[in-house]
Amino acid sequence: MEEESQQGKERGCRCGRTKCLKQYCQCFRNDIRCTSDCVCSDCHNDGKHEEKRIEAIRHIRMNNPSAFKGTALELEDQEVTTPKGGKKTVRGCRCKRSKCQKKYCECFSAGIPCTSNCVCTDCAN
DNA sequence: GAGTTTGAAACT
DNA sequence: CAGTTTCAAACTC
Repeated sequence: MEEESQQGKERGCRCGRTKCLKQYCQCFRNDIRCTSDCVCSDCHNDGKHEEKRIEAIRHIRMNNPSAFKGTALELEDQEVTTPKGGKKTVRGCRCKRSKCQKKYCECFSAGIPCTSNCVCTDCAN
């Protein structure tokens, strides 16, 4: 009883302003659709607006060819195998206050140490 | 449970 | 290209 003791499901996003059509949304970032566990409002990632979802992706890519951090961090995505058996692609974090010791860190969240692509300050990993 | 903090994405 | 703002989630109280 270490983890998985809060609610046992809550794995959905709470987006309500971006409609899960931005990288802010964990679901959208993972390229997955929102589920009943999500408590997002006006969610366009529920599959009912699949066309809108794809259009939003194109819009982001059109306005931002680099999408997000990409450029300096997406040099080489590090594929790591999590203890649970799931392979996750981590690009690199930019933590400076949490020292990559909190879930805020993309690397720590994935359960792996920071890589050379990370530009974190005082990295504890 | 509500509020604060942190990191990253989006916009200017 | 850099800085600022916004967004959503994590963390703290």
